[in-house]
Order: sequence, then C-alpha cells, then structure tokens
Amino acid sequence: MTQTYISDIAAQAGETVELRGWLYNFRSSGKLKFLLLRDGTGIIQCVLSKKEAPDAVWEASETLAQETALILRGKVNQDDRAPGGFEIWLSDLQIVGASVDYPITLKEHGDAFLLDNRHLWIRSKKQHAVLRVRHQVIKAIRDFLDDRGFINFDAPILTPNASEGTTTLFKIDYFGENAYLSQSGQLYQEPGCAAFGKTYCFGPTFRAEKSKTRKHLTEFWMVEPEVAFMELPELMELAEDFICFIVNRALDRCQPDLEVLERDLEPLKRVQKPFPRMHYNDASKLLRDKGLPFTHGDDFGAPDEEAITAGSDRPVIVHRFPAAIKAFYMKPDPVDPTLSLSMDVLAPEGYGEIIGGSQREDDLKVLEEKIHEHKLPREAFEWYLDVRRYGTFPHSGFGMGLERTVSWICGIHHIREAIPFPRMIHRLKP
RNA sequence: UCCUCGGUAGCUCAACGGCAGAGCGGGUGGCUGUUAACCACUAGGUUGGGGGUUCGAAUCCCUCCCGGGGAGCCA
Repeated sequence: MTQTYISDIAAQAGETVELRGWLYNFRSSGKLKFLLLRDGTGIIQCVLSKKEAPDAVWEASETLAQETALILRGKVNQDDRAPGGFEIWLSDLQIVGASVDYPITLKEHGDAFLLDNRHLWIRSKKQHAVLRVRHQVIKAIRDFLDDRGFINFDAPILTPNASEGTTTLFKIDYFGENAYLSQSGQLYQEPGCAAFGKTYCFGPTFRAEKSKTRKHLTEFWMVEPEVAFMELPELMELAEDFICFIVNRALDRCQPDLEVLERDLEPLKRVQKPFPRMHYNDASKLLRDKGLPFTHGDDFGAPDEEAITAGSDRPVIVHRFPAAIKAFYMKPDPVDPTLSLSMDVLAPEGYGEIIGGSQREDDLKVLEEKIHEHKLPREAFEWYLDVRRYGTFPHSGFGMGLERTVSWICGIHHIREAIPFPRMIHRLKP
C-alpha cells in the first residue's frame, strides 16, 4: 500500500489509507484511544477502538510512547470532534521504531534544555513552522533574483583575507597558512558582476563576534546581490522590491505556518512600496529631537533603530552613513565626501537591520588610498583592485541576513530559532 | 569583553538558616469522544564543583565551572 501524507488527507475522505510517521501525543479513554500522528506534513488524530480493532493491534498500541515511529492503516473519516476536521479509524498499527523516554514533552521547557535538544526540538510545532517559512523565504530569494537575470555566483568560504576588519574572523590553519572563514562574499561578487552583469551569492557566513543578543549568530546565511552599472538610488529600489516580494511570498504560501506562530499578518500586509528613505543626517536629527543619547557620526544602536522605525508601518531605508564607520570599499558621496553612498534597510516591529549595502568605490586611486588608510595588506587585495584596472564601472550591492528576515516574518523573539542548528558564542552543539 | 539573572528529581519550578516538595514525564491500575484529557497509587535527589561561616547550609560568604537575558558590533 502506498503512503498517504497527512497534508493530502482531506482528498481521501472515506478511503482506507496508510500513514507513516511518529506519535506526537496520545490519549486513552479506556477502550478508546486517540493517537496524534505527525509525518512532517501535518498532524492528524487517529482513533483506535478495542471493540473494532484486531486484538494484536490493540496489544501493540499498549507499548506506544511519544515519538514512536509507526505505520498506520485506517479509514479517513470527517468528524468535527477531531482537530483539523478529519480523523483515521485505525484497522492496523505497526511499530517501526520504539521511542523510550523522549525528553521533550508538550509542557514547558527552558531555553538551555531546548537548545541542547535542538535535534529533537525541530519536531515541535512552532520550530517546525519557522523552518518551513525559512524554506519558503530561501526559495523566494532565489526566484526573485533568478527571474531578474541574476547569476548565482557563490563566493568561497575559506578566504585568505578580511573584507572589512580583522577582529571578527574565525582563523583556521590551511596547510600551514592562515585562512579565515568568510564573513561576507561581497568582495568576490564584484569581479562576478564584471563577468556576468548581475550576480549573487547565498551561503553561510561567519563572525567571531562575542555578541550575545537575540539578533546575532556566529554562523548565519546571507544573500548578496551585486549589479554592474547600478548606483545607490536603484540599489534602494532593488532592496525594496526584494523585500516586498519575499514578504508577499510568505503571506501567499506560509499562512498555516504563520498561524501556528500566531503571527499578526496585518503588519506584513502593509509592507509595500515605497519604503520611506531617510538621510543619515535626518535620522541623526530625529534621534536627538526624540532625546536619545545619540552622537552624530556614530552607527545606530538597537534603541536608535527602534526609534527610527517607530513612526513607520513598513521598513525604513537609511542612506549615506558617515564614511568613517563604513567599510573601505564604499564610495564617498560626491555631495559630502565625509558620507558614503551606503544604505541600511531597517525592519519594523523592532527587528532592526536586515539589509546593509552600498555603491562601491570604482576609482583605482581612491581605493588604493582607502586600503592604505585602513591599514589593510595591499598585496592581498591586488586581485580586487584588478576590477578597477580593467574596465572599471559603477556598481552596487547589498547583503541581506536570512535569519533576521525569517525572524521578522515569523515574529519570533530570537534569531536562533530561524536556523536548524544555531551557532552562538556559547553553543557549538548539537 | 561588560552588565544582569540563574544552576534543587528526566523536565518546569517551590522551599530562602531547622525533616528536600509539587506539577508534568516514567511505572501500575481505572475510564468508549479525548483535545497539553482526566482520576488513584507508585518509583525517582551527592540541591553544578571546591572551600569557608554555623550547633545546623539547597539557603549566608569566597572561588571556579556552566547556562539564560541584555549591551557594544553587525546581517
């Protein structure tokens, strides 16, 4: 008999089906048992009656425990008393794999315990929903870029040099040489877009920052598009379209999961073009007017980001940050060279920065000076300078953090739930 | 790295200087419509490690270890 998935059960009403999965929970009422079966596509209630089931089946059901792997057969019956409106009247039950003392119960648990049991926690309803949304967001990211003619051009994860600074890198031994885990694929996208016009990389990146906040992981996924001949205003439009597409896709395909997460959909529905643009100088003034202890010239802290997005029901784009606090490769603003042609997209509802990007410096001389100023090893960047030596051109790109985006869309409190196996300062297992 | 909170049964917590307990989970029994089912009984402990104060320490002090929350930085 072929396997039926729980997600398809409504179409099988009245039929006898075979389900394969794991026991989510069970309740017994003497001669009547209720089994909740989970198969990855959903959860369904199965009913077992001592009077109607074969004796061997009833006996087998006496040994059931949470997460026992099962093959069940029975008739699909519509019944309002069943969660979901359908239940299975069992005629056969086969134990595939026993489960003894499953640690995660349906009651409350602490964060540390759940993280230690992350490999099992992902079977729980909420975690399951978040990771399904993550899957759809990943697909939306690729669909958006692919449909616009971008080429997937992945950057290396083992790199010989730092792209932004040297304090936040994981250092590893590479056959006796120093190598680092990539903290951004951005430098490699620039030769990429010179070859293909529009490229993106999408993969894990690593930051050895000793951060302990709900917005930080030491290993996270980032998508980084880069476009030849694009300047800052169009880059902001690209970011805006990108986010709208992703949020709409989630609303379109993830409603049941967002319901499990009790996500209020109204704020997501309001995520539409155009996003407000705010010059750094205006953002700085706004913060000081609001009485926040903000120093003009600094980057924004978490309370600053919240204050900036507080008045908006959609993401806010802040542009032209001071050059001094941004990476060496960002192009200065011709209007005020102390500022850079950079932009951040801040998500509403307190989720903060989800995108950071800029127009890149395309002048060889200026870039050489910047590398010198930042005390970066010149020889490590010769290949990067070649992009300016051989047909230089204006170009722009940004990076979007996948887990921050998923957290925002799901409305979850901590970014660690937005990735299957989170890596944080005090957590390398499981 | 800094600030802050915590570590007691498998899990979530209580006891806060005087006999270490409850709920869930486990086990046994009961119940033909349960919804994190319910009811009864039952097993389960070197109170994170070390040191100190005290007649007496889970409780107070010192120290180490481990973790949660937050900050800076960033996506």
